[in-house]
Amino acid sequence: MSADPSARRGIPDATVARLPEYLRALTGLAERGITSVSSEELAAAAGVRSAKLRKDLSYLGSYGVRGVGYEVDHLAYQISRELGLTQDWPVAIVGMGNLGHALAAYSGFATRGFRVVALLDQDPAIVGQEIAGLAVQPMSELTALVSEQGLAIGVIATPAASAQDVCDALVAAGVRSILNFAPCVLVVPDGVDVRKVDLSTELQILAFHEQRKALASPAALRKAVAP
Amino acid sequence: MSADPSARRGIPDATVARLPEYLRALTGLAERGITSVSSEELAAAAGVRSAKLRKDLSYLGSYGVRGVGYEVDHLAYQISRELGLTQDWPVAIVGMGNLGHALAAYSGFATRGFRVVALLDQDPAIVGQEIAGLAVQPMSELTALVSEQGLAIGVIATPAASAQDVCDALVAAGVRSILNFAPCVLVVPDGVDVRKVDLSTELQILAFHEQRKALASPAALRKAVAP
DNA sequence: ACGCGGTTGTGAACCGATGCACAAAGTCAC
DNA sequence: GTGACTTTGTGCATCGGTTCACAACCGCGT
Repeated sequence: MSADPSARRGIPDATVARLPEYLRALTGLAERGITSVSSEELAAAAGVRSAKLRKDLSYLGSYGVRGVGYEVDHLAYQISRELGLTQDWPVAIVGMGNLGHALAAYSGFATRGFRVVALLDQDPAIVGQEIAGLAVQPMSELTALVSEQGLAIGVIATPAASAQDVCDALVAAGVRSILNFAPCVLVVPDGVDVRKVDLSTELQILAFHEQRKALASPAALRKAVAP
Repeated sequence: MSADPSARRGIPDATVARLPEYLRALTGLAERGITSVSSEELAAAAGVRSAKLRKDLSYLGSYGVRGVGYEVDHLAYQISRELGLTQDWPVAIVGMGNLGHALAAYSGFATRGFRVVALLDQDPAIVGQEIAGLAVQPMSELTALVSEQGLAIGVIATPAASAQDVCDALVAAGVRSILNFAPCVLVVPDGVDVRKVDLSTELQILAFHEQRKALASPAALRKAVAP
Protein backbone atom coordinates (compact mmCIF):
# COMPACT_ATOMS: atom_id res chain seq x y z
CA MET A 1 0.00 0.00 0.00
CA SER A 2 2.97 2.30 0.43
CA ALA A 3 3.99 1.82 -3.19
CA ASP A 4 0.94 3.67 -4.45
CA PRO A 5 2.09 7.20 -5.27
CA SER A 6 -1.38 8.58 -4.55
CA ALA A 7 -1.55 6.95 -1.15
CA ARG A 8 -0.30 10.25 0.25
CA ARG A 9 -2.39 10.96 3.30
CA GLY A 10 -2.81 14.56 4.24
CA ILE A 11 -2.65 16.97 1.33
CA PRO A 12 -2.64 20.47 2.90
CA ASP A 13 -5.95 22.30 2.72
CA ALA A 14 -4.32 25.28 1.05
CA THR A 15 -3.06 22.99 -1.69
CA VAL A 16 -6.43 21.33 -2.23
CA ALA A 17 -8.01 24.76 -2.60
CA ARG A 18 -5.62 25.56 -5.45
CA LEU A 19 -5.90 22.29 -7.37
CA PRO A 20 -9.12 23.34 -9.17
CA GLU A 21 -7.35 26.44 -10.47
CA TYR A 22 -4.47 24.36 -11.79
CA LEU A 23 -6.95 22.02 -13.41
CA ARG A 24 -8.72 24.89 -15.09
CA ALA A 25 -5.44 26.29 -16.39
CA LEU A 26 -4.46 22.86 -17.75
CA THR A 27 -7.81 22.48 -19.48
CA GLY A 28 -7.30 25.85 -21.14
CA LEU A 29 -3.85 24.85 -22.34
CA ALA A 30 -5.15 21.54 -23.67
CA GLU A 31 -7.86 23.34 -25.64
CA ARG A 32 -5.18 25.46 -27.28
CA GLY A 33 -3.37 22.31 -28.33
CA ILE A 34 -0.48 22.65 -25.89
CA THR A 35 0.76 19.26 -24.74
CA SER A 36 3.65 20.14 -22.45
CA VAL A 37 4.12 22.91 -19.90
CA SER A 38 6.76 24.04 -17.40
CA SER A 39 5.99 24.92 -13.79
CA GLU A 40 6.81 28.52 -14.61
CA GLU A 41 4.25 28.73 -17.41
CA LEU A 42 1.54 26.84 -15.57
CA ALA A 43 2.07 28.93 -12.46
CA ALA A 44 1.66 32.12 -14.51
CA ALA A 45 -1.58 30.77 -15.99
CA ALA A 46 -2.90 29.92 -12.54
CA GLY A 47 -1.76 33.14 -10.89
CA VAL A 48 0.72 31.68 -8.38
CA ARG A 49 4.50 31.42 -7.96
CA SER A 50 6.23 28.50 -9.60
CA ALA A 51 7.79 27.29 -6.35
CA LYS A 52 4.36 27.05 -4.76
CA LEU A 53 2.99 25.19 -7.76
CA ARG A 54 5.79 22.64 -7.70
CA LYS A 55 5.40 22.04 -3.99
CA ASP A 56 1.65 21.63 -4.40
CA LEU A 57 2.09 19.12 -7.20
CA SER A 58 4.73 17.24 -5.24
CA TYR A 59 2.03 16.26 -2.73
CA LEU A 60 0.26 14.33 -5.47
CA GLY A 61 3.34 12.48 -6.66
CA SER A 62 6.12 12.98 -9.18
CA TYR A 63 4.31 13.62 -12.40
CA GLY A 64 6.82 15.96 -14.00
CA VAL A 65 9.96 15.30 -16.00
CA ARG A 66 13.08 17.21 -14.97
CA GLY A 67 14.46 19.39 -17.71
CA VAL A 68 11.17 19.21 -19.60
CA GLY A 69 8.07 19.99 -17.57
CA TYR A 70 4.66 18.41 -17.22
CA GLU A 71 2.58 16.59 -19.81
CA VAL A 72 -0.68 18.54 -19.85
CA ASP A 73 -3.16 15.70 -20.31
CA HIS A 74 -1.51 13.42 -17.81
CA LEU A 75 -1.25 16.06 -15.11
CA ALA A 76 -4.85 17.11 -15.67
CA TYR A 77 -5.93 13.51 -15.24
CA GLN A 78 -3.95 13.09 -12.04
CA ILE A 79 -5.44 16.24 -10.51
CA SER A 80 -8.93 15.20 -11.60
CA ARG A 81 -8.45 11.85 -9.97
CA GLU A 82 -7.14 13.36 -6.75
CA LEU A 83 -10.11 15.73 -6.60
CA GLY A 84 -12.49 12.85 -7.21
CA LEU A 85 -13.74 14.17 -10.55
CA THR A 86 -13.32 10.89 -12.40
CA GLN A 87 -16.63 9.85 -10.94
CA ASP A 88 -19.93 11.71 -11.15
CA TRP A 89 -21.25 13.60 -8.15
CA PRO A 90 -25.04 14.01 -8.04
CA VAL A 91 -25.94 17.49 -6.72
CA ALA A 92 -29.23 18.88 -5.44
CA ILE A 93 -30.07 22.58 -5.17
CA VAL A 94 -32.45 23.61 -2.40
CA GLY A 95 -34.23 26.95 -2.58
CA MET A 96 -35.54 28.13 -5.92
CA GLY A 97 -35.49 31.87 -5.37
CA ASN A 98 -33.49 34.26 -7.52
CA LEU A 99 -30.19 32.68 -6.68
CA GLY A 100 -31.31 29.05 -6.85
CA HIS A 101 -32.91 29.77 -10.19
CA ALA A 102 -29.66 31.18 -11.55
CA LEU A 103 -27.61 28.32 -10.11
CA ALA A 104 -29.89 25.75 -11.73
CA ALA A 105 -29.33 27.36 -15.11
CA TYR A 106 -25.66 28.17 -14.58
CA SER A 107 -23.66 26.21 -17.07
CA GLY A 108 -20.44 26.37 -15.08
CA PHE A 109 -22.20 24.22 -12.55
CA ALA A 110 -22.45 21.31 -14.90
CA THR A 111 -18.73 21.09 -15.50
CA ARG A 112 -17.13 17.71 -15.57
CA GLY A 113 -17.80 15.70 -12.48
CA PHE A 114 -21.04 17.26 -11.30
CA ARG A 115 -24.63 16.66 -12.30
CA VAL A 116 -27.62 18.55 -10.94
CA VAL A 117 -30.11 15.75 -10.33
CA ALA A 118 -32.74 17.62 -8.35
CA LEU A 119 -34.15 21.02 -7.48
CA LEU A 120 -36.12 21.36 -4.27
CA ASP A 121 -38.14 23.97 -2.41
CA GLN A 122 -40.19 24.18 0.74
CA ASP A 123 -42.86 26.38 -0.84
CA PRO A 124 -45.76 24.28 -2.26
CA ALA A 125 -46.43 27.08 -4.75
CA ILE A 126 -43.04 26.51 -6.36
CA VAL A 127 -42.99 22.70 -6.19
CA GLY A 128 -43.97 21.28 -9.57
CA GLN A 129 -42.67 24.18 -11.64
CA GLU A 130 -40.16 23.25 -14.28
CA ILE A 131 -36.80 25.05 -14.10
CA ALA A 132 -33.92 24.36 -16.47
CA GLY A 133 -35.57 21.12 -17.51
CA LEU A 134 -36.17 19.76 -14.03
CA ALA A 135 -39.40 19.66 -12.05
CA VAL A 136 -39.05 21.23 -8.59
CA GLN A 137 -39.62 18.65 -5.87
CA PRO A 138 -40.71 18.94 -2.23
CA MET A 139 -38.23 18.48 0.61
CA SER A 140 -39.80 15.13 1.48
CA GLU A 141 -38.09 13.62 -1.56
CA LEU A 142 -34.63 14.07 -0.08
CA THR A 143 -34.22 10.64 1.46
CA ALA A 144 -35.29 8.93 -1.75
CA LEU A 145 -32.84 11.06 -3.76
CA VAL A 146 -29.96 9.99 -1.55
CA SER A 147 -30.72 6.30 -1.72
CA GLU A 148 -31.87 6.10 -5.33
CA GLN A 149 -29.73 8.71 -7.08
CA GLY A 150 -26.73 8.58 -4.78
CA LEU A 151 -27.13 12.26 -3.98
CA ALA A 152 -23.93 13.35 -2.23
CA ILE A 153 -23.73 17.16 -2.36
CA GLY A 154 -26.39 19.66 -1.36
CA VAL A 155 -26.46 23.33 -2.30
CA ILE A 156 -28.39 25.67 -0.01
CA ALA A 157 -29.75 28.74 -1.78
CA THR A 158 -32.51 29.66 0.65
CA PRO A 159 -32.89 32.76 2.83
CA ALA A 160 -30.83 32.68 6.02
CA ALA A 161 -33.90 32.07 8.17
CA SER A 162 -34.57 28.60 6.76
CA ALA A 163 -30.99 27.57 5.98
CA GLN A 164 -30.41 25.67 9.23
CA ASP A 165 -33.67 23.71 8.81
CA VAL A 166 -32.74 22.80 5.24
CA CYS A 167 -29.25 21.86 6.39
CA ASP A 168 -30.64 19.59 9.11
CA ALA A 169 -32.90 17.92 6.55
CA LEU A 170 -29.97 17.34 4.18
CA VAL A 171 -27.85 15.85 6.96
CA ALA A 172 -30.72 13.67 8.17
CA ALA A 173 -31.13 12.33 4.63
CA GLY A 174 -27.46 11.37 4.56
CA VAL A 175 -25.81 14.24 2.67
CA ARG A 176 -22.35 14.92 4.04
CA SER A 177 -21.14 17.78 1.82
CA ILE A 178 -22.92 21.10 1.71
CA LEU A 179 -22.34 24.32 -0.20
CA ASN A 180 -24.05 27.18 1.61
CA PHE A 181 -25.04 30.43 -0.08
CA ALA A 182 -27.16 31.65 2.81
CA PRO A 183 -25.57 34.37 4.93
CA CYS A 184 -25.45 32.48 8.21
CA VAL A 185 -23.36 29.93 10.06
CA LEU A 186 -24.56 26.35 9.89
CA VAL A 187 -23.99 23.91 12.72
CA VAL A 188 -23.47 20.33 11.57
CA PRO A 189 -22.32 17.09 13.20
CA ASP A 190 -18.78 15.78 12.78
CA GLY A 191 -18.11 14.22 9.41
CA VAL A 192 -20.18 16.75 7.48
CA ASP A 193 -18.32 19.37 5.42
CA VAL A 194 -19.75 22.81 4.83
CA ARG A 195 -18.31 25.45 2.54
CA LYS A 196 -19.78 28.91 2.49
CA VAL A 197 -20.07 31.40 -0.34
CA ASP A 198 -21.19 34.82 0.76
CA LEU A 199 -21.48 37.74 -1.62
CA SER A 200 -21.98 40.34 1.05
CA THR A 201 -18.92 39.19 2.99
CA GLU A 202 -16.75 39.50 -0.10
CA LEU A 203 -18.04 43.00 -0.76
CA GLN A 204 -17.28 44.02 2.80
CA ILE A 205 -13.72 42.77 2.52
CA LEU A 206 -13.31 44.77 -0.68
CA ALA A 207 -14.76 47.83 1.06
CA PHE A 208 -12.17 47.52 3.82
CA HIS A 209 -9.30 47.61 1.35
CA GLU A 210 -10.96 50.31 -0.73
CA GLN A 211 -11.32 52.51 2.32
CA ARG A 212 -7.69 51.87 3.20
CA LYS A 213 -6.68 52.98 -0.27
CA ALA A 214 -8.92 56.06 -0.19
CA LEU A 215 -7.42 57.16 3.11
CA ALA A 216 -3.87 56.60 1.96
CA SER A 217 -4.09 58.43 -1.35
CA PRO A 218 -4.50 62.19 -1.69
CA ALA A 219 -7.25 61.55 -4.21
CA ALA A 220 -9.76 61.28 -1.38
CA LEU A 221 -11.90 63.82 -3.13
CA ARG A 222 -14.93 61.60 -3.62
CA LYS A 223 -17.35 61.25 -0.76
CA ALA A 224 -15.03 62.77 1.82
CA VAL A 225 -14.89 60.83 5.06
CA ALA A 226 -16.42 62.45 8.10
CA PRO A 227 -13.77 63.92 10.42
CA MET B 1 -1.37 59.96 15.70
CA SER B 2 -0.52 57.13 18.05
CA ALA B 3 -3.34 58.09 20.39
CA ASP B 4 -6.02 57.15 17.87
CA PRO B 5 -7.14 53.63 18.77
CA SER B 6 -8.13 52.92 15.17
CA ALA B 7 -4.79 54.04 13.78
CA ARG B 8 -3.66 50.45 13.95
CA ARG B 9 -1.87 49.74 10.71
CA GLY B 10 -1.92 46.21 9.49
CA ILE B 11 -4.94 44.25 10.58
CA PRO B 12 -4.19 40.65 9.48
CA ASP B 13 -6.03 39.53 6.35
CA ALA B 14 -7.46 36.52 8.14
CA THR B 15 -8.98 38.82 10.73
CA VAL B 16 -10.48 41.18 8.15
CA ALA B 17 -12.10 38.19 6.46
CA ARG B 18 -13.87 37.29 9.70
CA LEU B 19 -15.08 40.77 10.67
CA PRO B 20 -18.16 40.59 8.41
CA GLU B 21 -19.22 37.38 10.18
CA TYR B 22 -18.86 39.02 13.58
CA LEU B 23 -20.86 41.97 12.34
CA ARG B 24 -23.62 39.70 11.11
CA ALA B 25 -23.76 37.88 14.43
CA LEU B 26 -23.93 41.18 16.30
CA THR B 27 -26.73 42.42 14.08
CA GLY B 28 -28.68 39.25 14.82
CA LEU B 29 -28.19 39.72 18.56
CA ALA B 30 -29.27 43.35 18.37
CA GLU B 31 -32.46 42.36 16.55
CA ARG B 32 -33.26 39.99 19.40
CA GLY B 33 -32.86 42.85 21.84
CA ILE B 34 -29.60 41.65 23.36
CA THR B 35 -27.42 44.57 24.41
CA SER B 36 -24.37 42.86 25.91
CA VAL B 37 -22.44 39.77 24.91
CA SER B 38 -19.36 37.86 26.06
CA SER B 39 -16.61 36.72 23.75
CA GLU B 40 -17.71 33.14 24.37
CA GLU B 41 -21.28 33.77 23.24
CA LEU B 42 -20.34 35.91 20.26
CA ALA B 43 -17.74 33.39 19.15
CA ALA B 44 -20.36 30.63 19.25
CA ALA B 45 -22.72 32.73 17.14
CA ALA B 46 -19.99 33.38 14.60
CA GLY B 47 -18.66 29.83 14.52
CA VAL B 48 -15.15 30.47 15.87
CA ARG B 49 -13.20 29.96 19.10
CA SER B 50 -13.44 32.66 21.73
CA ALA B 51 -9.66 33.15 21.89
CA LYS B 52 -9.56 33.85 18.17
CA LEU B 53 -12.43 36.28 18.44
CA ARG B 54 -10.77 38.20 21.25
CA LYS B 55 -7.49 38.45 19.40
CA ASP B 56 -9.28 39.59 16.25
CA LEU B 57 -11.13 42.30 18.15
CA SER B 58 -7.97 43.37 19.92
CA TYR B 59 -6.59 44.53 16.55
CA LEU B 60 -9.39 47.09 16.35
CA GLY B 61 -8.88 48.44 19.86
CA SER B 62 -10.13 47.74 23.38
CA TYR B 63 -13.88 47.86 23.03
CA GLY B 64 -14.76 45.28 25.68
CA VAL B 65 -15.15 45.55 29.43
CA ARG B 66 -13.34 42.97 31.56
CA GLY B 67 -15.64 40.95 33.70
CA VAL B 68 -18.64 42.00 31.59
CA GLY B 69 -18.23 41.57 27.85
CA TYR B 70 -18.95 43.73 24.81
CA GLU B 71 -21.75 46.21 24.27
CA VAL B 72 -23.48 44.93 21.12
CA ASP B 73 -24.32 48.25 19.44
CA HIS B 74 -20.99 49.83 20.15
CA LEU B 75 -18.96 46.88 18.90
CA ALA B 76 -21.12 46.61 15.77
CA TYR B 77 -20.46 50.27 15.06
CA GLN B 78 -16.72 49.91 15.53
CA ILE B 79 -16.55 46.95 13.17
CA SER B 80 -18.71 48.76 10.61
CA ARG B 81 -16.42 51.72 10.76
CA GLU B 82 -13.31 49.61 10.40
CA LEU B 83 -14.80 47.85 7.37
CA GLY B 84 -15.75 51.19 5.85
CA LEU B 85 -19.48 50.55 5.98
CA THR B 86 -20.36 53.89 7.52
CA GLN B 87 -20.16 55.35 4.04
CA ASP B 88 -22.00 54.20 0.94
CA TRP B 89 -20.18 52.23 -1.74
CA PRO B 90 -21.64 52.52 -5.23
CA VAL B 91 -21.47 49.16 -7.01
CA ALA B 92 -21.87 48.25 -10.67
CA ILE B 93 -22.65 44.77 -11.98
CA VAL B 94 -21.29 43.87 -15.41
CA GLY B 95 -22.79 40.96 -17.35
CA MET B 96 -26.54 40.45 -17.29
CA GLY B 97 -26.71 36.73 -17.92
CA ASN B 98 -28.31 34.29 -15.51
CA LEU B 99 -25.95 35.12 -12.69
CA GLY B 100 -25.88 38.89 -13.19
CA HIS B 101 -29.64 38.89 -13.32
CA ALA B 102 -29.86 37.08 -10.01
CA LEU B 103 -27.24 39.31 -8.41
CA ALA B 104 -29.10 42.43 -9.49
CA ALA B 105 -32.22 41.17 -7.78
CA TYR B 106 -30.48 39.64 -4.78
CA SER B 107 -31.56 41.52 -1.70
CA GLY B 108 -28.52 40.51 0.33
CA PHE B 109 -26.53 42.63 -2.05
CA ALA B 110 -28.19 45.82 -0.93
CA THR B 111 -27.24 45.38 2.71
CA ARG B 112 -26.03 48.39 4.59
CA GLY B 113 -23.11 50.09 2.95
CA PHE B 114 -23.63 49.04 -0.66
CA ARG B 115 -25.83 50.41 -3.41
CA VAL B 116 -26.15 48.95 -6.89
CA VAL B 117 -26.02 52.06 -9.07
CA ALA B 118 -25.63 50.50 -12.48
CA LEU B 119 -26.05 47.33 -14.53
CA LEU B 120 -23.98 46.98 -17.68
CA ASP B 121 -23.59 44.57 -20.58
CA GLN B 122 -21.60 44.38 -23.78
CA ASP B 123 -24.49 42.93 -25.78
CA PRO B 124 -26.49 45.68 -27.56
CA ALA B 125 -29.52 43.37 -27.47
CA ILE B 126 -29.55 43.51 -23.67
CA VAL B 127 -28.68 47.18 -23.23
CA GLY B 128 -31.83 49.17 -22.54
CA GLN B 129 -33.73 46.35 -20.85
CA GLU B 130 -34.94 47.12 -17.37
CA ILE B 131 -33.82 44.71 -14.64
CA ALA B 132 -34.68 45.13 -10.98
CA GLY B 133 -35.66 48.72 -11.62
CA LEU B 134 -32.49 49.74 -13.45
CA ALA B 135 -31.94 50.18 -17.17
CA VAL B 136 -29.00 48.17 -18.49
CA GLN B 137 -26.29 50.47 -19.82
CA PRO B 138 -23.50 49.95 -22.36
CA MET B 139 -19.88 49.58 -21.27
CA SER B 140 -19.08 53.03 -22.64
CA GLU B 141 -20.86 54.57 -19.66
CA LEU B 142 -18.26 53.28 -17.20
CA THR B 143 -16.06 56.38 -17.07
CA ALA B 144 -19.05 58.64 -16.49
CA LEU B 145 -20.29 56.35 -13.70
CA VAL B 146 -16.97 56.56 -11.90
CA SER B 147 -16.72 60.35 -12.09
CA GLU B 148 -20.40 61.20 -11.58
CA GLN B 149 -21.61 58.45 -9.23
CA GLY B 150 -18.32 57.74 -7.47
CA LEU B 151 -18.47 54.13 -8.61
CA ALA B 152 -15.85 52.25 -6.60
CA ILE B 153 -16.62 48.53 -6.82
CA GLY B 154 -17.24 46.45 -9.93
CA VAL B 155 -18.80 43.01 -10.04
CA ILE B 156 -17.94 40.81 -13.01
CA ALA B 157 -20.65 38.28 -13.87
CA THR B 158 -19.71 37.61 -17.48
CA PRO B 159 -18.48 34.39 -19.12
CA ALA B 160 -14.79 33.69 -18.58
CA ALA B 161 -13.94 34.60 -22.16
CA SER B 162 -14.83 38.27 -21.76
CA ALA B 163 -13.93 38.69 -18.09
CA GLN B 164 -10.43 40.05 -18.70
CA ASP B 165 -11.71 42.63 -21.21
CA VAL B 166 -14.38 43.78 -18.78
CA CYS B 167 -11.79 43.88 -16.02
CA ASP B 168 -9.48 46.04 -18.12
CA ALA B 169 -12.36 48.39 -18.88
CA LEU B 170 -13.21 48.71 -15.19
CA VAL B 171 -9.60 49.42 -14.26
CA ALA B 172 -9.23 51.94 -17.09
CA ALA B 173 -12.30 53.75 -15.82
CA GLY B 174 -10.75 54.01 -12.38
CA VAL B 175 -12.36 51.13 -10.46
CA ARG B 176 -9.89 49.66 -7.98
CA SER B 177 -11.96 46.93 -6.31
CA ILE B 178 -13.38 44.02 -8.27
CA LEU B 179 -15.47 41.02 -7.33
CA ASN B 180 -15.05 38.34 -9.99
CA PHE B 181 -17.58 35.55 -10.54
CA ALA B 182 -16.04 34.39 -13.81
CA PRO B 183 -14.00 31.19 -13.58
CA CYS B 184 -10.65 32.61 -14.64
CA VAL B 185 -7.67 34.48 -13.23
CA LEU B 186 -7.63 38.22 -13.82
CA VAL B 187 -4.41 40.16 -14.17
CA VAL B 188 -4.58 43.68 -12.80
CA PRO B 189 -2.06 46.43 -12.05
CA ASP B 190 -0.80 47.09 -8.53
CA GLY B 191 -3.26 48.89 -6.35
CA VAL B 192 -6.28 47.05 -7.69
CA ASP B 193 -7.89 44.40 -5.48
CA VAL B 194 -9.64 41.38 -6.93
CA ARG B 195 -11.63 38.83 -5.00
CA LYS B 196 -12.90 35.72 -6.71
CA VAL B 197 -16.03 33.69 -6.08
CA ASP B 198 -16.11 30.43 -7.97
CA LEU B 199 -18.91 27.93 -7.58
CA SER B 200 -17.19 25.17 -9.47
CA THR B 201 -14.02 25.48 -7.38
CA GLU B 202 -16.02 25.15 -4.17
CA LEU B 203 -17.79 22.07 -5.49
CA GLN B 204 -14.47 20.49 -6.41
CA ILE B 205 -13.08 21.08 -2.95
CA LEU B 206 -16.18 19.44 -1.50
CA ALA B 207 -15.76 16.53 -3.90
CA PHE B 208 -12.21 16.00 -2.68
CA HIS B 209 -13.31 15.66 0.92
CA GLU B 210 -16.36 13.61 -0.04
CA GLN B 211 -14.16 11.15 -1.90
CA ARG B 212 -11.82 11.00 1.07
CA LYS B 213 -14.77 10.13 3.31
CA ALA B 214 -16.14 7.56 0.87
CA LEU B 215 -12.78 5.79 0.70
CA ALA B 216 -12.34 5.82 4.45
CA SER B 217 -15.75 4.48 5.38
CA PRO B 218 -16.95 0.93 4.69
CA ALA B 219 -20.13 2.39 3.19
CA ALA B 220 -18.37 2.71 -0.14
CA LEU B 221 -21.23 0.84 -1.76
CA ARG B 222 -22.39 3.62 -4.05
CA LYS B 223 -20.64 4.04 -7.35
CA ALA B 224 -17.70 1.89 -6.42
CA VAL B 225 -14.35 3.39 -7.29
CA ALA B 226 -12.34 1.75 -10.01
CA PRO B 227 -9.51 -0.42 -8.62
C1' DA C 1 -13.10 49.66 51.63
C1' DC C 2 -12.09 45.46 50.06
C1' DG C 3 -12.04 40.90 48.36
C1' DC C 4 -14.24 37.74 44.96
C1' DG C 5 -16.05 35.80 40.67
C1' DG C 6 -15.82 36.64 35.98
C1' DT C 7 -14.08 38.25 31.44
C1' DT C 8 -10.91 40.67 28.60
C1' DG C 9 -6.49 41.47 26.35
C1' DT C 10 -2.08 39.60 25.22
C1' DG C 11 2.68 37.37 25.55
C1' DA C 12 4.50 33.12 24.16
C1' DA C 13 4.48 28.50 22.19
C1' DC C 14 2.88 26.07 18.37
C1' DC C 15 1.54 24.89 13.71
C1' DG C 16 0.89 25.14 8.88
C1' DA C 17 2.04 27.56 4.67
C1' DT C 18 5.23 30.23 1.81
C1' DG C 19 9.56 31.38 -0.43
C1' DC C 20 14.41 30.36 -1.33
C1' DA C 21 18.06 27.96 -3.15
C1' DC C 22 20.13 24.01 -4.86
C1' DA C 23 21.07 19.06 -5.66
C1' DA C 24 19.07 15.46 -8.47
C1' DA C 25 17.68 14.02 -12.79
C1' DG C 26 16.38 14.25 -17.22
C1' DT C 27 17.08 15.85 -22.57
C1' DC C 28 19.59 17.15 -26.45
C1' DA C 29 23.49 18.05 -29.50
C1' DC C 30 27.27 16.16 -31.25
C1' DG D 1 28.92 8.30 -24.65
C1' DT D 2 29.61 12.64 -22.80
C1' DG D 3 29.00 17.17 -21.40
C1' DA D 4 26.16 21.30 -21.24
C1' DC D 5 21.75 22.92 -20.28
C1' DT D 6 17.15 22.89 -18.37
C1' DT D 7 13.64 22.08 -15.03
C1' DT D 8 11.85 19.39 -11.30
C1' DG D 9 11.47 18.08 -6.43
C1' DT D 10 12.64 19.26 -1.79
C1' DG D 11 15.26 20.58 2.68
C1' DC D 12 15.39 24.63 5.24
C1' DA D 13 14.49 29.20 6.91
C1' DT D 14 10.81 32.34 7.45
C1' DC D 15 6.39 34.17 8.12
C1' DG D 16 1.63 34.64 9.44
C1' DG D 17 -2.05 32.71 12.02
C1' DT D 18 -3.95 29.90 15.78
C1' DT D 19 -4.10 28.24 20.41
C1' DC D 20 -2.93 28.33 25.15
C1' DA D 21 -2.66 30.21 29.53
C1' DC D 22 -2.65 33.82 32.60
C1' DA D 23 -2.08 38.53 34.43
C1' DA D 24 -4.73 42.72 34.37
C1' DC D 25 -8.92 44.55 35.20
C1' DC D 26 -14.01 45.44 36.18
C1' DG D 27 -18.23 45.39 38.88
C1' DC D 28 -20.67 43.80 42.67
C1' DG D 29 -21.80 42.34 47.25
C1' DT D 30 -20.75 42.81 51.79
